Amino acid sequence: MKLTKRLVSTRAGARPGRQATSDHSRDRIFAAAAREFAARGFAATSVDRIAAAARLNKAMIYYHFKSKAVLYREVLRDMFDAVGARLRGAAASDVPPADKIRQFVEAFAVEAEARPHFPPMWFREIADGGTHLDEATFGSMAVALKSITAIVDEGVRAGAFKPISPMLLHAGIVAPLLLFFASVGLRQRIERAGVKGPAALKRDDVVAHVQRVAIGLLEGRVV
Amino acid sequence: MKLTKRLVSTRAGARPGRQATSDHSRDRIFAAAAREFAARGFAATSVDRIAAAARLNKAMIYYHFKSKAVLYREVLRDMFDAVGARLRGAAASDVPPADKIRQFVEAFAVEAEARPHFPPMWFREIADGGTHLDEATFGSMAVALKSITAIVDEGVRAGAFKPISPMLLHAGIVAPLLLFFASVGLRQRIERAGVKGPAALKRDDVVAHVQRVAIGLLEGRVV
DNA sequence: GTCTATAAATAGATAGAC
DNA sequence: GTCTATCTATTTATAGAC
Repeated sequence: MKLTKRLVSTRAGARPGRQATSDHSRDRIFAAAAREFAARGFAATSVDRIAAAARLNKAMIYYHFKSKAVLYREVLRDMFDAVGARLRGAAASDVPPADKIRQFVEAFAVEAEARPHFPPMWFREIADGGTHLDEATFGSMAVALKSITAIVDEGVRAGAFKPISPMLLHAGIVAPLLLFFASVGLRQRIERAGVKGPAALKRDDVVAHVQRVAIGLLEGRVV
Repeated sequence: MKLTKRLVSTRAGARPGRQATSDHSRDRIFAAAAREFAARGFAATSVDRIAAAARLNKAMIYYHFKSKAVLYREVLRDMFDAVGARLRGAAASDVPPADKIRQFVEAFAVEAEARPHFPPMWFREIADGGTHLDEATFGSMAVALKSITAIVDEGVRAGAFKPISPMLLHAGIVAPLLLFFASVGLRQRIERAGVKGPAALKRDDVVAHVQRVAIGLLEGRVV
């Protein structure tokens, strides 16, 4: 569990000169918090529960983080930074626009697998209406939209794409991916309740499908 | 604020012979609870807050509902029942398969507008992995998928549709719609933070876009 | 760095007057 | 039906020993 811990912790006022053992317990807390916050949400997750999941006691959490709210925001920021960086990378790579779209979709999936807490936490923040987010985080959250807009513009200038709405394209890409990754647990439960289909859905099929729809749209085959 | 209250309340053990005034306060509580649960989630919403939003006191909530959890489940059930009924209606109407798809998308949007708490609450339940839902609710939640499957099958038999995966089609329809309606507040905030686009997205454009993509897919124009 | 014990605040639920 | 006051459990956060 590597994450962008070091980057985040220096930024959020952690102790720079601490030992390896501390880092270890800090990592365990961070990882446990990400899992629990994703599964239950901020309010429903008690500090005691995070401590138990990290196989530590509550006091250790307050030793590493100022408060539950700060811990939550650090998990959020790590996530938005990492996702933003990867998506930006896909949009900035040196390939034709259509391949950039494909890379964007793949990058989103890769990130959702590296940080399984990301899709559910993103869902929760959307439902919250961004009430607890600062302006900087809005910027990180908007990277997906900006990257897609840049790719569309480039493709249109090159004559490869029709000028479709970046917002609609964004919704058609990001929403199905978020839903697929955020709903792993629910789909298994629904399948166990007797509904055929949900649990069998495969990651690669979803990625390929979203890529095809996006390209089809951009190349004017859907209309 | 009508909702399917009567249907729900009889089912969940309310008092059948109560007066009009009671119905009124019960309705206010139900509506306030739906708003607050949608905006903050179950754990973050205190009973006091619901009472204040309903302009009543806490004791009145326990007069009408056995517990906070029961109140939450009634809001959920009302929502799943209503959405399920409307989607089933779209799938069962007497029009060609392609129009059924269009009606399905429109019905989803109409329901999201009649019950603005539905998209955010659905998002939260997905993130929760359906941990607090019973098997009956899984069934209601799966109505969307079943309806889409039925429409696809009918279209394929009639030779109008390609046999594409109902799960992928479902994701491509439901996910963008849920995201659009659940993100009203967030999109306004992001726009105010300086990102152009999110707040200007129009309901009719989203509906039309999702309809076109779905039909394009089913008629084999995307590939 | 890590722990146990505890203070202080909050929130779900009920009692009982009107 | 509606209210105020309160009981009780939970939870955030800290104190202080090791």
